Amino acid sequence: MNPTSNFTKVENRLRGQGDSVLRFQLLADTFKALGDPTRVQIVWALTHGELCVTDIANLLSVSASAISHHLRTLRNLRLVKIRRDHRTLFYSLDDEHIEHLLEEGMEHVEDLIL
Amino acid sequence: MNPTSNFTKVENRLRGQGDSVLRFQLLADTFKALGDPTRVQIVWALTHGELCVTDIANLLSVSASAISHHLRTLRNLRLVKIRRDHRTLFYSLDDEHIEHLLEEGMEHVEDLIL
DNA sequence: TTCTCATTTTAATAATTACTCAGATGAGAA
DNA sequence: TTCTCATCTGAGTAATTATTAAAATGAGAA
Repeated sequence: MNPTSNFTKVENRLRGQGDSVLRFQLLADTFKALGDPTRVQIVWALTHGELCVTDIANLLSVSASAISHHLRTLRNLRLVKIRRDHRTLFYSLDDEHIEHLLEEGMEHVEDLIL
Repeated sequence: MNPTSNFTKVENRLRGQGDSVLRFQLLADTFKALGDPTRVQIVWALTHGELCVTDIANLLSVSASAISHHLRTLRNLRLVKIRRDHRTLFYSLDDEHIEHLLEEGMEHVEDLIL
């Protein structure tokens, strides 16, 4: 092989990262969790405040079971967290990075549409 | 149904969006494109500058064919663009939002690991 | 022309995934 | 206790997807 100009630069930074494999895997998992129309709408809805499962289901016209499944994958990656109030569970975004991710992604999409 | 506090707030904003379905679909597609360990590493490598297919393949120890497939999905969503130089194609990030997405995502991952 | 190289394409297979349905929790009200 | 309500779980299926291998471009060198 005959590497082009940027090859060694990137190669060195790849070696520099210690447990980069784990980080890239988690990063991909995070993006994959947002890579579904229903889930990204769940997250978008939660940027306006906490919501319970049935409300999300009614908002998006999806069964509560499906929403529950999606919330589990979101929770596994700590994108959302839970607060319990009597019988109902209120879901909300886990940290501020999630909202920023949506905003940045939306800006890219707006560029796509124009 | 008996909606909880934030329900109507989100419901009204959902109606407000005109072609929100298309936007959410494109947003999910964008995240899904980044939701693969190989692809997210390709994008990460490209934050350091343009690279050709064989260099990316050698960097990530993945076949050139697989890299080509991944680059196609990234290109379909305009996450990367192409520059041709003689026989080789140089890929680079299409706009600045892509790099910001990676950075924001990485910050979330760092919080996960700690 | 022929040969080589970089990249793409197509087809096939294996793995993953979203959704639905039915049943199971689990907490509070009657 | 029984009943209802909110949510979760598990299995099953259909659809999507990542990867590989092999063949096909397509441009430049000999």
